[in-house]
Amino acid sequence: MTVTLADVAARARVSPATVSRVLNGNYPVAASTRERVLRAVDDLDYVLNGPASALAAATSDLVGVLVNDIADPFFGIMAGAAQHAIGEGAPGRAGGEKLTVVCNTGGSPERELNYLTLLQRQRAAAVVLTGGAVEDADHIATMAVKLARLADAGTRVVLCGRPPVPAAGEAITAALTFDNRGGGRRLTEHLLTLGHRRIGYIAGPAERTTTRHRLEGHRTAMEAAGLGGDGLERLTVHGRYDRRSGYDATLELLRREPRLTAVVAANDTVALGACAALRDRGLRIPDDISVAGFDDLPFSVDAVPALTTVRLPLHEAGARAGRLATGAETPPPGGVATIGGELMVRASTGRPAS
Amino acid sequence: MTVTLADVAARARVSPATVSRVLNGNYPVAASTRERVLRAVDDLDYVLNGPASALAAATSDLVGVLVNDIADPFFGIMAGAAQHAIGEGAPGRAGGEKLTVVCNTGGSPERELNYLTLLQRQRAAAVVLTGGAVEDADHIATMAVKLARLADAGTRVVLCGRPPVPAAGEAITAALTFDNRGGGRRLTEHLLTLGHRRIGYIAGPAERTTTRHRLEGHRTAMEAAGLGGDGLERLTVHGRYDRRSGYDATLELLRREPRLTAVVAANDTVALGACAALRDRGLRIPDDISVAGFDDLPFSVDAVPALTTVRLPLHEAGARAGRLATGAETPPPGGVATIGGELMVRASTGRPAS
DNA sequence: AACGTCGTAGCAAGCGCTTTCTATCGGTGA
DNA sequence: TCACCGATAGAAAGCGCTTGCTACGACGTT
Repeated sequence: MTVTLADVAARARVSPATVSRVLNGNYPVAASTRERVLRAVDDLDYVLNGPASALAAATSDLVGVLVNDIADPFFGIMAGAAQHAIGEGAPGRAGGEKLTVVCNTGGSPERELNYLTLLQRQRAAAVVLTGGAVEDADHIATMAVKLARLADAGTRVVLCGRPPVPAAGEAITAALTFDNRGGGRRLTEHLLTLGHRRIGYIAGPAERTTTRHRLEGHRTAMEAAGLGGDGLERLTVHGRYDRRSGYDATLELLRREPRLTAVVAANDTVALGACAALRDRGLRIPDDISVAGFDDLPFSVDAVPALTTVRLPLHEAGARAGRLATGAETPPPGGVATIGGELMVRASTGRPAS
Repeated sequence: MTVTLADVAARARVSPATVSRVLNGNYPVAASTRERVLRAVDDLDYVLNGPASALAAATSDLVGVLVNDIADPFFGIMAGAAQHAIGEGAPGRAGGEKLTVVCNTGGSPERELNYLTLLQRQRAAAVVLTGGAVEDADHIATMAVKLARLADAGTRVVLCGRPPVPAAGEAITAALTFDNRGGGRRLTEHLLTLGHRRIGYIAGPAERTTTRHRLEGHRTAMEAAGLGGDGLERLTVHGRYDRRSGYDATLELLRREPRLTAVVAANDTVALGACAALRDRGLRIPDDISVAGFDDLPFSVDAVPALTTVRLPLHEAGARAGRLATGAETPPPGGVATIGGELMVRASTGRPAS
């Protein structure tokens, strides 16, 4: 029924071994023989059996990219860039590219582990973990073990936009982390410089590192300006990384402090929700209140008014992660590289009215 | 080094066959034996070898989802929903879920074929193709052959938001297509009803079915209103499905017809670009000019003014495609189902000024 | 009491490919 | 002219798992 290596070999009048070698191109084969084999492959529409090949060679061409939310461009951009870089990179054993697959964890630790197991099963060549991690001691420990096991089996592990996993240093090929603290700090400093004092903060899910780091940056700036203390807690609302959450949180902030002059959102999507809520309340941006986001997703420049935010080089980061995953790029010294964000001041922030 | 089935068998004092059967749960095994095996699996941290299993069983748990652009929420939403549905669905053979992988073709026919080959190699359980297809005779023929071959090998093929492949009817398990023509027509009818006559159209890449169908819908409406003829061609500009393209095309349309009162974009992202261009030209939306999009992506309701568009139930479609891919849902009669869009009239369209 | 019949477990033959080791053959330097 | 060598090709042993078939008690039947 299906064509096998042996069929090709028969047709080309050579042994299966030779066909395999032609296909993998890592052993001298006379040009004429190669030609004959290639023609047979073509004639028969032969397609290599991946599992068989992976089994025999004890490795595969699979590269897994784990994302928290595939519908979020933040991840889509990184994953796309990584996939592209991997495709371009060192071609896989079997004359073809690597098969990059994107796995959607939905932010759930269980699914994350689950996908890692599946990838481990497939003896993946590499795994790229993107986005913030969940800060649960148990989960971190489990992850460390899992990653170590993957590394043991020869799978390269790359983190992209994610802090290094403690106690798994050995296992990780490279970690690319975003300077969320610095970005958060600069964003708030910008607002402070404009003269804002009553600044609300809409944070993401409390248990994620990204959330915490951005928030820490914000608070560092606030405290440096003598605005620390209880107010900080009162003007912080946690939610998910989506529009709805930004909308609701903004209303809550307004309830807590009607005289708010600025809102900083955990990311651009949330900021958009915040804008919608403010608008529904009849507030003008930035005249009555300023809004800032984070990430600088493509749509942010198109928002009205254009969103002030922190640009993260998602594309570059993803591409680099991809190259690290294929081994096309050598890991940074120490295995960890921090990628900075750039403050993009646009129309959604201005001086406070008062 | 790595733990194998045999190791587990030895530890549980049973034969490898029994371990396999416990793991796959499709053969009677005494409770006590099962327990013993499971404990051994746990003790040894055994992880099934995917390739070996796939090789022996001649099937795998892989499901591939092909998308044109992973950074575009249009695809992200469908892919995410499909992945979710597949995860929930019938658990795979090996006691686990299926591994859903998202492959990014970037809209390139070659990469599309390439990924299909890779998936074929892996003996994927199913393949979901999302988004519009390229209308190139050669490519269509090649695809038909490829899909037929996949189907032959037992891979389920599901199309989601994509027209059926001619000459591959047999091969395709089910096709879910969007009513792009109808949506396009209703959108333009809405504009015509408001009194618009000089309507520009920003189309996507000419070679894609989605582009053509939406455009046909638009033209049908225009012609029905007695606005056919040359003008139609003159007021149509093709571009890519991205913001930049919408921006540029809008300027071009304005050049061709300065008295334009409405712009219909190929999708929401393009519409956003159009809005930006109009704004930069000092035109107010919808007072001076109306803008409409397509898809109703999450950010569209947040645009200012909120975008009038055609809502496509991307989430539902993706989920259904996922269920079809796992066999959890029976294909619609004839294998083809058309999914309608809903006109969402919002603030970006209004009566023309004149 | 002898004999089917379940319910379980093991045997062993692959699945299709890679790779080590060995065989072969046409040169080549002495 | 001959032993030797490099370049190729083949033989065969797995890689780790699944599964059809067989084996074997313990029961329930007649």
